[in-house]
Amino acid sequence: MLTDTLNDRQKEAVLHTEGPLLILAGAGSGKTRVITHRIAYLIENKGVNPWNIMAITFTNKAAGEMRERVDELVGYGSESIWVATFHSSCVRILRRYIDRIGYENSFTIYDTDDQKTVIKDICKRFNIDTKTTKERAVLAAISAAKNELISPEQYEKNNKNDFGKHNFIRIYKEYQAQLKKNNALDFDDLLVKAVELFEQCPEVLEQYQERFRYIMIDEYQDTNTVQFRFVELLAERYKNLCVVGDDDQSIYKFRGANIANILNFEKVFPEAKVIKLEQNYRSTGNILKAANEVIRNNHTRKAKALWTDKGEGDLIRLWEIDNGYDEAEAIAGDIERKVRQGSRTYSQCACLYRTNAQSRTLEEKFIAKSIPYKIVGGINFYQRKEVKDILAYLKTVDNARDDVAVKRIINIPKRGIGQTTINKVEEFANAEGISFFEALKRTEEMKIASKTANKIIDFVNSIRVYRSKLGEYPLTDIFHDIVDGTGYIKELEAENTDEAKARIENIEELLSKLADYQKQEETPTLSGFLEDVALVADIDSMDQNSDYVVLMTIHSAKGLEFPEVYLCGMEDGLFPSYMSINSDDSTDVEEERRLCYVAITRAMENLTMTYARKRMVRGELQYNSISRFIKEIPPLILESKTGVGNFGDLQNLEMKESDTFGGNFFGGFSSGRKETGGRRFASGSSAAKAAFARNSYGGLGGFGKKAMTAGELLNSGLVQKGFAGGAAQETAASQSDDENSAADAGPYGLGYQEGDTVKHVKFGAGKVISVKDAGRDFEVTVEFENYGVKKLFAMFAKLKKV
DNA sequence: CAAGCCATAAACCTA
DNA sequence: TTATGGCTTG
Repeated sequence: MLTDTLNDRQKEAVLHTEGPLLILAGAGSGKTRVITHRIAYLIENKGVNPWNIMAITFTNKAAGEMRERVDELVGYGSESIWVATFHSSCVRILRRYIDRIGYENSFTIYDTDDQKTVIKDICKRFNIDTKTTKERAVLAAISAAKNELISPEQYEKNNKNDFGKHNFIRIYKEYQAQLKKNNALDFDDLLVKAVELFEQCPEVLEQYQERFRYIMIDEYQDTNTVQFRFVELLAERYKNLCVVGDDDQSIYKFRGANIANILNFEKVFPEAKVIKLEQNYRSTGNILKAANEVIRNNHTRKAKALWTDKGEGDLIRLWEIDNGYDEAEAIAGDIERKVRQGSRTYSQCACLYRTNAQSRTLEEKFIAKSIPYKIVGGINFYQRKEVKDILAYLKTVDNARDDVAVKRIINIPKRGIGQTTINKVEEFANAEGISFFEALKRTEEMKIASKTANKIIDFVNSIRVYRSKLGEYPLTDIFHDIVDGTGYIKELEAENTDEAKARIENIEELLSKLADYQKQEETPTLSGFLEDVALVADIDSMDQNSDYVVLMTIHSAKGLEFPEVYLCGMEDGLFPSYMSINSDDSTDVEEERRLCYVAITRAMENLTMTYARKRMVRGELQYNSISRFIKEIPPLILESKTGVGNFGDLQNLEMKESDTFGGNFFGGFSSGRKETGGRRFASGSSAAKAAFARNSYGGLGGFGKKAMTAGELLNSGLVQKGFAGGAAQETAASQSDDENSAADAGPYGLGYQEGDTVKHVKFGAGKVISVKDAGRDFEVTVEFENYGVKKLFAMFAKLKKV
């Protein structure tokens, strides 16, 4: 029998096929099994035609996994089940019927670049300065409006008195008109126009209602308003709508997710049946108890309580630690010991934190102890563009002998010094045998236009000004001078996007590091600081070893599970964040609490929570109190330790091995690690070219991932390998030529070579005339049948061998 | 007005 | 990496 392997609640959910059904699936309660079994049951036992079943997920990946599992379980006819994401469903529908609402069915879909082009064009026509009105901010506002089904006209009405939004209103209107004119839809339009189609053409809606008699939605707590409307319309007729989700795991409010969709399900569908899946197959009793006790403090939620028949398990460890460094030290030390004792492998351990910037101290300790680690869904701290930029400034101020650093920042932020000028300066420097920066000081001796020369003089002078403070003022003052004086922070603030905010946070984290250094050293110097940083920044942290600890934000961890979880930074102000504590909206703290719930329920066997009495934030020492969430956990299931770190018993063993601790926090550095630094890209650069990926920065991933073990995570491609995207380009630039070319002897990874016939998306078929290694990319010359000879870059022109 | 130089786009299909 | 448009300046 199909349902034999299910528990009673799960069985009930599978058997309830008619009418609206809300399955509240707690963390680790086996919801994917329920969805797939329910589909199988509909077909095999209820005689439902697979053609009449629709299953919606958020990501293509989730859809693919669902498809796979359904295919396994359902025999004949499984291929005619509609398993798709919201967006792909809408595309399919619109391709058939969008002509009914005034578009052509051959509409094109605009990506972010296309969107930006349109916005840029509009700003130009409207004489709107794109320095103050950033395209990205406009796009974000338009996207937010569309997610809430707010038309340009409605948007205007809503914001009539808000002068700050005046430009947004004009642009949104014109943008939408432009898209229409171009017969184009952006990503959000796919949903919006599908809803519009259904609302304006009852006969089309009816047809799809007839087809999709049984609808299932996964991760329902993540749906936004327009997605909800889409589903509501489709299910209106037969009302066989089954939504699966967990209101307690709704953590994407900032991206438009509307928790009301799941909370008010029974209001919209009064006859709805609600089934709670509360048996958890992942965690021990104590972990579940902690999760339950925390989440029950939320008022806007559906009451439920996870349970397990696994037994209580170990107590939850709670460490009070003196400061952020000791926190990282304690966690790294604990993992090190467990692995040495053989009770854990690295990959069974995960460190979770609230903000990306917190990864820095952890990384440093992991490197110091030679513990292999990977950052998931982000880039290593010292590889981030903004961190490298500021460090380059500091290096330049310090001695300006590092030509790479000077060249990096000479035009950052943009000050009108371009490649031509840089080439000239470089030539001059080589001829004179002086450094790049020394050459900059002698602009008058080069043939450089006076306009550009003035900009160079300005730049050199500003560096001089920063430098003049060395020794006189605290290093942190100079740091502030740089980020303020160059306008670096200002530029990011103007961007006003989540990404820009994260970048600012990282710069503040670097400032904290500097402040900490300044405090610890008797005679702090900029050179000394940069040396300290170099020890951790330039190290080869990419172990070929596949066994590593993962570090990630809690958002990234959703859907994953680990035997050993460390949850750090459990302090009011950090988690929950200041923003949420001070917010007028009391549900902001509730969202943080849900985040805490997600974090706790990632742990299978052991959970350790840590908080620091003091912590360097934005260069200032903060004394935060213990997180309110911890106070919500019964002390009975906690095993508390105070003073972990310097004097705690946990560290005693480690301390005896090294008496340098306290003065020098890189005390445990092993010399063996240094040797690996040079071969960083030996196997990487070609792979990096082939694996070029855009926008790899700072993604808060975690859309509808199924529970994955560490091993699966490894193979899933979610783990940052350190070579993707911008990071690879930046770091490759600082490598010597011979190192690159040695690994790039042939264009392997391209899949074609000279003489092959290839196909291009736009230009069609052509013959490869030559393949040249052009530094970071391959330059491919192709003779196209209809477009003539073209030189293309392998990274961009995804050529395929025919 | 022409020369010189800077800034940017090129491709995929983010959920 | 390169072609192109746009901006600045002599």
